[in-house]
Amino acid sequence: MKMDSRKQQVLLAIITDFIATAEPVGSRTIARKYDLGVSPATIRNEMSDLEEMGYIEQPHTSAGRVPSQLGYRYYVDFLMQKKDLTAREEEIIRRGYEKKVRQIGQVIVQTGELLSQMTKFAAVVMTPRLELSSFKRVQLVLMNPGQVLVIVVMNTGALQTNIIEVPEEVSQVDLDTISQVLNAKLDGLTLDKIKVTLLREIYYELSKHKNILDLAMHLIQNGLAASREDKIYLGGIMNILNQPEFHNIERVKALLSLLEQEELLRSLLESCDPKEGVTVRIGREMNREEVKDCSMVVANYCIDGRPMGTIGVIGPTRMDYAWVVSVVEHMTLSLSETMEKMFKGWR
Amino acid sequence: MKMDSRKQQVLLAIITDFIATAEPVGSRTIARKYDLGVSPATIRNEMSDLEEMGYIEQPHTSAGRVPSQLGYRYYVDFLMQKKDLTAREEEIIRRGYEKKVRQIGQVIVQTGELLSQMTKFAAVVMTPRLELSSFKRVQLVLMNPGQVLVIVVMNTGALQTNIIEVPEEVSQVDLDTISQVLNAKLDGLTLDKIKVTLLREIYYELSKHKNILDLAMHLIQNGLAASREDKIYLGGIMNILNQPEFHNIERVKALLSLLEQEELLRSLLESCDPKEGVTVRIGREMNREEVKDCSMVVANYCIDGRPMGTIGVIGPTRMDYAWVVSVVEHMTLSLSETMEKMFKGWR
DNA sequence: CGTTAGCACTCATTAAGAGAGAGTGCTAAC
DNA sequence: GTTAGCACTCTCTCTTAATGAGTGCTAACG
Repeated sequence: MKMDSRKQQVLLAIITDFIATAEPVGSRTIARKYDLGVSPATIRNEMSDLEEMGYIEQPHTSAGRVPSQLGYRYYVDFLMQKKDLTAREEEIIRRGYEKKVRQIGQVIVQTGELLSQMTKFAAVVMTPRLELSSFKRVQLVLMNPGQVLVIVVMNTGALQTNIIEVPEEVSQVDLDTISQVLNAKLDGLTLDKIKVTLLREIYYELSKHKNILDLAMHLIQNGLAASREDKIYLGGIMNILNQPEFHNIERVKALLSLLEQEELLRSLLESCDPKEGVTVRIGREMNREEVKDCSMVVANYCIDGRPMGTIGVIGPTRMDYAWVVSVVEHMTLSLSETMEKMFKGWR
Repeated sequence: MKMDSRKQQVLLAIITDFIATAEPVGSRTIARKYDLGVSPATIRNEMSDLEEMGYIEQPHTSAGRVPSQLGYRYYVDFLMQKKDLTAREEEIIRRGYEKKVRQIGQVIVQTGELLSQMTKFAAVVMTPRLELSSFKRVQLVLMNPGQVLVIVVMNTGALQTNIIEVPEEVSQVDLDTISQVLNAKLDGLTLDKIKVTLLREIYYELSKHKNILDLAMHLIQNGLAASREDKIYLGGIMNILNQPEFHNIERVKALLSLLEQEELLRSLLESCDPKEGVTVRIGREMNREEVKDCSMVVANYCIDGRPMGTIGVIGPTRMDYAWVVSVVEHMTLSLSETMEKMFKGWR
């Protein structure tokens, strides 16, 4: 069976209608609402073909058709055409980024809120990836005898803090010496570049201060290496409850159980190719039973052209992909822009 | 009408049974399951009285009775007796705090997870109140010309960070001078004590460095004052979906809409008297329409006997108060203990 | 040969009605 | 004051029937 232009028209009509109404679409409806110039009977024949091809399916014998996940995929790949955002929508986004904020966390939260408010789906925003951000400064604060607070500032403004234990006799002066050396040596490096050669340099540098040498190594090991996790903003869960597909509590539970587990969510987001612009994952394409009826639209935002983190939304498979893709794309650009502005010169 | 011992017994039986089954309780059931030594007819009479007094109500004519919110209140105040946790339960909590962590955030998250896992309700944990924690150290990091990262470390290990703008010509050396003075002057003070008199001292101290004086004041104003918000851990939302009362999506939405708004949640939690041990708020007592069918069991954890923050759970009014109160109480103690251990000597 | 009208057929959804069952309130007896 | 008995009420469930949307098939049409 081959896909011809009319089949495409019919499929497009079915998907468009189903996205709008959430009800199975019948041949009559298509003939009436979408002007294909043929009778319902003809459309029925086409529908029968489309069903055989796997693009649509019937909930039960005497119902209309609904798009299958394959159908949505075909739609996303070949049929859908980007909807430009309305002036009103662009305005909302613009406004969202208008307020001047300087902390990276605030921008992340703001983006997430905006995204979920606009789309009415759950929104996910990841902070810039630590592996890709570079080292800016380390501060060692002696909290107590024996306890040191390590504060690492990355060039993205991200902070990592960590409390580690050290011998009681270590003084703040020792710590300052160490941080001085570390700052000099590590400045501008990405975390994954902090490797053996470098450690040797530091070792050499500090060899005049034999007494604190071990401490410094210990610090690097435990203070820097640990907790290199990115944070994830997740919000707008309430929104998805308004979607008719989530009137079934079981589905809500399934989705929520996944969203509450940050690692799962992370792996889901990371499965998206940072190279393509906006990635759409439909239902089972995500390979997770819990979200087999959900779709995900995500994109990476960039700083200096390098993809740094992911933003996106998760909702039912029945979503207005054309529009959601546009929103996510637009937000990604706005976010990239805002971040670049924030970090101008920090690199 | 006066409450006598038998009425109490009947009320207790109704509440106990309803908590367990979520079904309206009939006179027969009580006579059979709870050994009051009287016939269903007698119990019916008592029930009729209890209904008139407002402690129980009938969903419809031929149904059993369910406790009213007033009934729950009476139960919590007079009838319920604390259930000791089982060895198994205590073990779970003990285990939860066994893993050694040093960052306050981790303890908070751990407590929240534990609380929601055990109770199967939504858990809420507030970080130690900033107003009550005292100043430990400030670090000023020059990120860029003109941009300073202010890191304030409180004695609870809580960090506040803030990026502020300063004149371009400010150097890291200037910043170090300022932080030195600030650290000396502010050490050990609570945020609300940082008042005018103190500012004058700092002013005097820094008068030798006229050029950075304004900067210092600016720093204090904007770097310290801002963002003095406590964080709230919220988790286990999925759990409450398993409660039969939340099979109605509308209720879920109502509750979630409240929980997603952090300020509302905060005001709710702060409405609880830190003096009493465990506070129970039932339904409309919370004065919020969204949670008129929910109850809240919260308590404050303490450091050095001073209430520092709040932990608690939110679930349907039909909850096993006796047990939940015990769990929350127990967790509060464990948390207080853990925190005290963490901050031993930090004060 | 593609298209279309007509029609029988399927199946979900809705409404109405009939029991069944749970539980009450009342009354009269103990 | 307590209890047994009983009529009554109301929900819940099951059945049945009617409705209607939508299909698939067939035969006719251009």
